[in-house]
This record gives sequence, structure tokens and C-alpha cells, in this order.
Amino acid sequence: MTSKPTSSEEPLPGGSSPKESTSKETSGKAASAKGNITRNNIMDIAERRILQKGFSATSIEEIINEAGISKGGFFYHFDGKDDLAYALMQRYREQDAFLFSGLFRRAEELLDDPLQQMLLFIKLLAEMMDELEDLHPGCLVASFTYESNEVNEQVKLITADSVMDWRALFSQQLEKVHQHYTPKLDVEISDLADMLSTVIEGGIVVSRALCDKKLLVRQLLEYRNYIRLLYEA
Amino acid sequence: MTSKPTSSEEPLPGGSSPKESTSKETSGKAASAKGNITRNNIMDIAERRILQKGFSATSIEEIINEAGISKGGFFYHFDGKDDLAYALMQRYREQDAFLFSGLFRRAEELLDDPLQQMLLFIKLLAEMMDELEDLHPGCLVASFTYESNEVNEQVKLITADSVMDWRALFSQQLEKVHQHYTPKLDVEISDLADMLSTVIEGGIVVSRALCDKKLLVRQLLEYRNYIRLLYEA
DNA sequence: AACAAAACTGAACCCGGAGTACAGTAATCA
DNA sequence: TGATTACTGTACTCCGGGTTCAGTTTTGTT
Repeated sequence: MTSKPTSSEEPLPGGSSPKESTSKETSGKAASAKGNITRNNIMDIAERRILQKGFSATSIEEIINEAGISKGGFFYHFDGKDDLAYALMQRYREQDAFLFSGLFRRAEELLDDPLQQMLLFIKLLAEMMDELEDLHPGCLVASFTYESNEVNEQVKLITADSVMDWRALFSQQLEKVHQHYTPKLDVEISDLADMLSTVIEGGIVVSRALCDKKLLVRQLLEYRNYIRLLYEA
Repeated sequence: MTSKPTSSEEPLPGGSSPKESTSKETSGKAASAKGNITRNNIMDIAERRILQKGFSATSIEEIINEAGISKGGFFYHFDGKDDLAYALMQRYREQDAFLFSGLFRRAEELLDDPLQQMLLFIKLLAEMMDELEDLHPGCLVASFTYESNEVNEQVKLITADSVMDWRALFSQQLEKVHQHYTPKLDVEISDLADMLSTVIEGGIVVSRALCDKKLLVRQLLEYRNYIRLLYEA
């Protein structure tokens, strides 16, 4: 969903050790540094390509070519395409959670009022999108959702979990807003929270369809307008 | 983008005669009734499957199996997968334009005020989505956008055109609103128009990811709220 | 009924992808 | 140094995908 700051190298908490995801071997070989680099490299390449051309169209062949490894190397790290997909969604979920909560924390540091925090959060998010040099790379959730029949049940589940994380996170902040302000119209907090996910997902699609880099940013600011109108005096 | 009322049989204006789309033969064989039925049948099946599992993952094989025709039969109607994709987008674009303008016309018949018309339009759209028995089938624009590297330039172009149609249509109505009302905040009409596309596209993604049929409807009503807050006294 | 055009059938073609197996080798760490 | 990790390389199976085309049936027209 969000834009990754060209991540690699740094060992992310959680998304590590080979074959931990859905592996036959539950053992879990005590990952070495090099192994993790290769694994993350595979994942970076796969994610980029999947967002560009879809999951089914992305072959293991092309991934290993770009990564400069052999097929055996790939299957050493992943049990197959499904396992890779799951690992990708898992990492994606963690990265997003990390990024969003980071932005909320910064907003809390700078401002006291929950509403102003929420508005700043959206603005920070918009700025982040604005700083991307080209079009937003896309969101794995959307990608897998539009290829749902090509992906196993576990991937569908973690995809849904990811969206539920966003709902929880956004709702949490909006709940605080709700305690200090009365909305001009009757709305469900969860719907308002989902609307941010909706605007991001939709913004990415429309932005990409039109090749209009800034559209996503403008849509985020429209959402921000809505929140303002709803709660500001 | 919208939901098709289980269309088939009726010869749609424009989307007809075999191989008219991108064919080698620019001839254009004067289509017969049976030919059109088969052609539309292929397209219906293809569209449904593409929205479920993506373009690349949808094989000609499975399409002709469900359609009960041979491979040669398929290639009689389409020059290949790319040609099929183009024909699908073309038909999709026409259907959407037809549906949206129909809803706007109904709103104009029932109400005089531009703002109330716009609000009614959104409500009619939401009701239509609400009447779907299961999840929204998905939008071809989003599907092709997330597989953009698997689709040729012409398909990308007509996909963008389709989104531009929506912008034009929604902007037209919002322009009228703008002439009668002053918005509470400073907004670009085109952004407001794009937001409807955004909410629909995003709503479909999030709705499908969570398997929550009603989410899309609720999101449309949130957009409606925004318009109300923006323009209503 | 006859004839042309339209609407197919069926089989063959080649390609590339997922996944397996496994023997051997190089790098890393304790 | 020795054991574990992280691979390479090859070879092989199996499958299905897109595309072509020569021939056959169906349909519409006169």
C-alpha cells in the first residue's frame, strides 16, 4: 500500500529465517547474514515485478535471472511460488504497520489535539507519496485481491488481516477524535477508517491508469478535507 | 467498474462485428446473429474470469471450454489475447458510459437542483451496488492496471480513456453544482470528480479483500457525505 | 436449390514455466 | 578445522499456453 523507502539489507524484525513461512520443514535453519540478503533480494525483485505485471505473470525464472541466482537457490529459500507470495504479504504487512505507526507517532510528538494529529498524519502520508520520483509502485493487497483465484487460502487470509490492521490503526486515532469532537453528520468510525484505505487503494489505481503521479496525493488531501469538514468547528 | 446486469444476447451499439478491434484484416465481415452471440459469450466468460484471477492467469483454453467452442473458433473472433483484452475494455467503457449517463438522466428527471441531483446519483449508484447478490465482480480498469506490463499499449490507452470519461461525466455535473453553490473549502472540480472513481475502485479492492459485500456501498455514502458537507448550507 | 460467405472444428506446432532431484561446490560461522 | 549454510548446475517431468491452418459445417441470400 505505502511506498517502500528502497528497503533491503536491514534485517527486518519478524520477516527472516528461510522457509519459516509455510515450509514442509518446520525446522527453521538458523539464518545467516548472507542467506537473509539473498532472500530479501529475491523478495524485493519479486514484489516489484508482481506489482508491475501481476503474480501469475511473474515467473520464478525471471526473478532468479535478475537476482543472479540459480533455480536451486530459489527453492532453497522458498517452497514455491505460493510460499513466496505468503512471505511477501507477511513482510508487506509488517512494513506498513511500521510505517503508519511511525507517522502517527510523529504526529503525536508535534501536536496534542487528536483531530490535528489525524490531519497531520494524512498530510505526512501525502507528502511521502509526493516525494516518490515516479508513479506509486502499487499495493500487494490490491494485486493479490485481483488475482485471488491464483493465490492460496493463507495468502487471502493474511491479505485480509493486513487491511484489518489498517482499519484498527486508523480507527484508534479516529476514536480519540470522536471523544473530543462531535461530527457534523452521523458516521461510523470504522467506515471513516476504511475510507482512508479505500482512497489509497483507489488513488493508486486511478493514478496509475492515468499515469498521473500527483493524483494519489490530491485524493489523500480530499480525504483530509472530508475529515476537516466533519469535525472542525 | 460498475456491475453489469448479466448482459448478453442484446446487440450492444458499437461493440459488434468480429475482428473489428485491432485485426490484421481491416475488412470487417458483416457479422451475423450467431457470430455475435458467440463473440459476446466469449467476452462475458473472459471478463468474469479475468476479474476473478487476472488477465495472464486466464487462459484461452478455459474460456473456450466454458464457451463450448474450439480454439479455432476463438481465433476466428479475436486475433489473440491482446485483441480480446482491447475488445473487452472497449465494451466495458461503453457499458459504463451508458449506465452512468442513465443514472444521471433519472436524477435529472426527479429533481431540479444540481446538488440534489448529484446526491441522488450517488445514492442510485450505491443502491445498485447494494442489490448485487454477492461481492462486486471487480473493475477491468483496475485489473488491467495491475497487470499493465502484460497488456499492449492500445489497451493501456483505452483504459486511461475510460477513466477520463468518468472524470468528464462527473465533472460536468459538479460544474453545475459549483455554479449554484459555494464550497466550504477550496477544491478542484476534477479532483472531486476523480474522487468518485477513486472511492469506487478502492471500495471494490477493500470490499473484496475483506469479503465484505456492503463496504463498497458504505464508502459511496461516505463520498456522498463529503459532497453534502462541502456544498450544503 | 444453390452458392458464397460466415462460423466454426481438430489437430498439430513450439515454447516456456513450475516443480523435482540430487550430486557437488563455495562461503560462513563456531 | 569442521560443520553447517548457501548455494550451483544439470537434467528431467509434466503441463498448459498461444498460435496457425486446412478442412468442414452452418447460415444467409438469391
